[in-house]
Amino acid sequence: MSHVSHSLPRPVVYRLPQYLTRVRELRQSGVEWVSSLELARDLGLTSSTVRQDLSQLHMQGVSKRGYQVSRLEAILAKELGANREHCAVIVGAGYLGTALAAHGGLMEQGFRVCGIFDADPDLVGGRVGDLHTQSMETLSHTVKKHCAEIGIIAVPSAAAQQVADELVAAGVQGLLNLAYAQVRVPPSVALVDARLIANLQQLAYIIRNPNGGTAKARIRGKKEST
Amino acid sequence: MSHVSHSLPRPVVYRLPQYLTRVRELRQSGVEWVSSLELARDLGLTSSTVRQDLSQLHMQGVSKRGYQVSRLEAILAKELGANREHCAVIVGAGYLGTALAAHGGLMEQGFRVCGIFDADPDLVGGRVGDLHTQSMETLSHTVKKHCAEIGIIAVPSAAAQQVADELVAAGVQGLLNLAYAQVRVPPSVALVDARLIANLQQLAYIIRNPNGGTAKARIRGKKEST
DNA sequence: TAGATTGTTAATCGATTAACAATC
DNA sequence: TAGATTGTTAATCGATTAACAATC
Repeated sequence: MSHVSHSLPRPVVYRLPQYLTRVRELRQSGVEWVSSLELARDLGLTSSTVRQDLSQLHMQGVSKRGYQVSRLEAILAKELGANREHCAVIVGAGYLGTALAAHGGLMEQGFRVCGIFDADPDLVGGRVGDLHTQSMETLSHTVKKHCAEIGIIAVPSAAAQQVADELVAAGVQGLLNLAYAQVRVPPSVALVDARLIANLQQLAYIIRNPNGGTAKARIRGKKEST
Repeated sequence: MSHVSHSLPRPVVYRLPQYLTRVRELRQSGVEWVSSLELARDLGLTSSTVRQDLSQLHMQGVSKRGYQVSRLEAILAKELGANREHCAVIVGAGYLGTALAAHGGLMEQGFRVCGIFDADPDLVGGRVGDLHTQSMETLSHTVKKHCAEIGIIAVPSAAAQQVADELVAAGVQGLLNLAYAQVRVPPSVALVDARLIANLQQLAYIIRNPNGGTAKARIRGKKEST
């Protein structure tokens, strides 16, 4: 019944899925205990960071043995809500939107796509997996009917901000933005950017300027390597 | 001919595409000058951060007027390499891989997909845009022929690490990882994660724990709003 | 001129890392 | 027991913000 009282710092939240994927791998390969040092090596962190993070989750370890994999997985899954199902709508039935709707991985991790929408009348009615593309007029109704929490923006840059506004008006609580454009949302709405082209630009920059950024990046993979 | 001597801190690199998209919008709508305060408001930053960042790019402003939009755009584009063309290969010809290959936005921003690959023989030879899916055996040859700098991982989790290794072996200098799985690369190779499902998990966490994270996130959009 | 805005220094804030006593 | 590993405190590091003189 351990309960994390107050919300975790962003960098920790960012690492939670990393811990979870690794810990699942460990469990699947039959490993029962894992030390902070091992986790750190696997994820490119320091053992100190791992212990701090897990301590914030009230995950208790055992001297000389480390952390119990099954318990750690349970705590991480609970914290990330990986147990319950999340309902999402996708706006944009282009390549990216349909790819996501059809992506089996979403469902596997508890994200159910309960609607896909497009402003283009030619696309409306088209089949996407076991959904049909709906017109934007039906967005609000569908969000409410399914209590969709998450809106995914998969439209061209030019339309991104307007779609964000419509999703917010429809009542979703958080947005995943896949468009190149920056969008703004009211402070009450959560926003996570997965702006692929911006990511490519960052990557191109880092390639051209190696050794870049933080000391962390520079040293990555060298420290603590036993 | 201003030249940024040494590589910028990660957080700044992360903001560069944001500045660039906004500045392009401004130029397109005919705006000639923009102040640090305006940019800050548009992007949810403080004017102080904007001035610090632009100062690191050696972008000089003018008292009382701010920064010249056209000049700023040129400097940002140059710094991000948005002028030159970058060559990328995609591994994984599933929904996501083909969606990216067909995505016009990549080309628009200077990223040319010069090959798409899949381990599944049934997919090899299939048409994707104006490319044909190639077998993994041809990866290394294609990377070398086109001097591809970037490898995009668009395969299921289970295959992600191996694909990462193959891309590195083939000689790409940076990876964009779209798979849910964590991948590790040697320090000489750049890595940017766009792990969509992990992003959705983070989003779900933030939704359930509002006000979360950093003070910045909490205040976002409130400060400096005149 | 008066007022707005830059560029930069100094202060603050927060995250990461080091260090080490406690523990199994 | 001896040694490894946790949990936590303190130190370091780096990024953000505040403040303000310089400037147009």
